Amino acid sequence: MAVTIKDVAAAAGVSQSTVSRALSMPELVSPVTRARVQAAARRLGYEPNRAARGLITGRTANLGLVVPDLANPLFAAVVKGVQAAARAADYSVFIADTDEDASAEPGLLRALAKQVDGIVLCSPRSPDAELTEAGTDTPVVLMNRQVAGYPAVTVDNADGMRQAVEHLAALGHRRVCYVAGPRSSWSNGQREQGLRATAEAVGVDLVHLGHFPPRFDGGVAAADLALASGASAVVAYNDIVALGLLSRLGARGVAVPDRISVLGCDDIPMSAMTHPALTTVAVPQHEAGRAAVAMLLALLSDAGPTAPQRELATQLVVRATTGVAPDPAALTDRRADRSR
Amino acid sequence: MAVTIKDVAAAAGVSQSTVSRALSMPELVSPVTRARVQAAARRLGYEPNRAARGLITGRTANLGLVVPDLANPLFAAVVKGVQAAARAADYSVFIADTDEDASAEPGLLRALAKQVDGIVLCSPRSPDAELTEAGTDTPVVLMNRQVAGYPAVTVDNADGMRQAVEHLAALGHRRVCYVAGPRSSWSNGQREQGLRATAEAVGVDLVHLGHFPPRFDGGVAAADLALASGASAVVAYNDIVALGLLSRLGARGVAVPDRISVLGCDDIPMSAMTHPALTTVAVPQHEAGRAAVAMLLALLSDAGPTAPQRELATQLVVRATTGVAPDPAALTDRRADRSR
DNA sequence: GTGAAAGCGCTAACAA
DNA sequence: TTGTTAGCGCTTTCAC
Repeated sequence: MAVTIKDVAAAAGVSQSTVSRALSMPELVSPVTRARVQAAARRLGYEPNRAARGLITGRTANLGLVVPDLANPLFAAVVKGVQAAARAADYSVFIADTDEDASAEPGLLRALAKQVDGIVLCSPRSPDAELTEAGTDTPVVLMNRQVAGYPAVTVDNADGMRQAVEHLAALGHRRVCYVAGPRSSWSNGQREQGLRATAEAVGVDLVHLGHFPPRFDGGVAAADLALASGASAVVAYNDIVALGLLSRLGARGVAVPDRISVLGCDDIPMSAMTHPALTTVAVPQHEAGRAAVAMLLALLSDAGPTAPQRELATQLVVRATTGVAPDPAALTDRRADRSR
Repeated sequence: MAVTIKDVAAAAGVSQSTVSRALSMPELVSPVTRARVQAAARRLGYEPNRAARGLITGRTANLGLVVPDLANPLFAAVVKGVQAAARAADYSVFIADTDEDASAEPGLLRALAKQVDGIVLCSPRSPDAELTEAGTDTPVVLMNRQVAGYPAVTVDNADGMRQAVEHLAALGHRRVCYVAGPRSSWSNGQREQGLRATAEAVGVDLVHLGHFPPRFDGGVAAADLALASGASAVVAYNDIVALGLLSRLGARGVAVPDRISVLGCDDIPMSAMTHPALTTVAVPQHEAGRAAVAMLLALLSDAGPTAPQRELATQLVVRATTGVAPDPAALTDRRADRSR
């Protein structure tokens, strides 16, 4: 059996309550006994039993994190951020991977809610209804998504797209196509909106393609359409899709960025490893994870605003897949060739 | 407050003990009361408080998982496997990411040990000593590594390398170089050994390069050396390194597999997404995660063998980066050119 | 087959 | 400042 508070009390010659106080609220106990208790605790290697403590305080010192897919590097970054912040605050974190199965979510949420003080919910696509339905009294912070009445941390997707379009416009692109992600994705909606607004503002034609699954094969499937759209640049819903695009374009012998520029979103590690390296919009998921935990912790102590919101900045990262727009004449010729 | 066993007892008109029994050991209670209790429990949405239960049973129904880096797709697969198996057995899992910092491990392990029934430890590089030092009485299962006296699940690295070398030999390669991973990595040791044995058996020259960090830039750094080694094929410690190799080779305009073949290990998702797609040795990390949990659970119930071992098969996946060996004369010429 | 009571390890009133 | 007591929600003897 592990060493309990009783053992420490006996060793230090004080009562259990004194041990408890000496360790949790040291200022309430005289310096001399405090020292004696702490020495005994250290000597015996005492660590309070969190379950027992939780039973009485109602706090578990655990946080829950729900992600759709741990194998997705984007969510891996979130997890690391959440972990780091949680550990710093002496919280442990339960992670639940829904395997992209939104229907499993309510059950998971309910199960989690019992054993944690708060939950970070990263479920880009499950319908809002499920959230409220699952309605536990455990505080929940949403990631990458806003639902009325819920605290959330998001990134400024629209501004990221603004940077992207302005970058392309500055390179002379006049016709840009967007390979859309899932219709139900909140981020996708934000991105479309930012794209549309900026395209109009800078006088760029925007061609909307999709929706495509947010995966490599989604990009593969979209590549030929993008090429045929007459656009000289394509913005993908995310980096994985952009990678698929690049792959198919490469297989067809289409030069990137000479013939067509490609731009992703998220800045997953892989983006810097392709050849040519992918220009993309970095979304600070690690920081977002940390912010979500901070928000949760704040919610747990003082209530503060009922549903705080935090939006993090995005940042264009220019690499090698975007370049000066090709001569429109050359493009037109090509298309003419093709239609012959 | 959540609904407790007391509420259910009141609702069903029985004692707490009967509720407890009806739910945990249904055969000990009469069918009619059992039904009544279960109905009440369901109606009230009762879920037992795991902490309270754990306090008395000594079981937490939690498992711990320590990985060096969640952003590494290999470990992501492990996590998913562990999760799946744990959830099936109604266990939750705490995940701790050491951020590749082996020195943080003992502390993490101790902290984890308090709140879980068993730990899956995935720490390829930390010295054996730390393990035994951390020596908790919580059962630990090692992944991808064997240490005397510890249960472990591993993959057959050596056999994977056998398949790799035989594949290359069959393609006519006579000189193969290995870009080694970290010296302290158990897997790397196994791979080197398998490589050496098979190379000798099939009459292939083996050139040992490295050790390199098991990252993309490790591969980038190794590429020129590999090319200069006179080998017509290069086997990388893992896929990420192979990707780095591919990148640098591509930047230098070296044709893969025409000039040189490249072979990775692990079969991470990215391997299928490169162009050309990477030939690699698949290691079943998802299954390994599940196996580790199964082992842990077995350890928890009946003791069984003190330190069970389980080794999973690896499987060569042939894609596009390995091809017929170039004419040796061509290679020689090239090198002659260069030395001029 | 069921209930009463004890107690897991801890903290929080309440006394002293 | 410290000790005593009660009790968190649950399981498990031990009676009945």
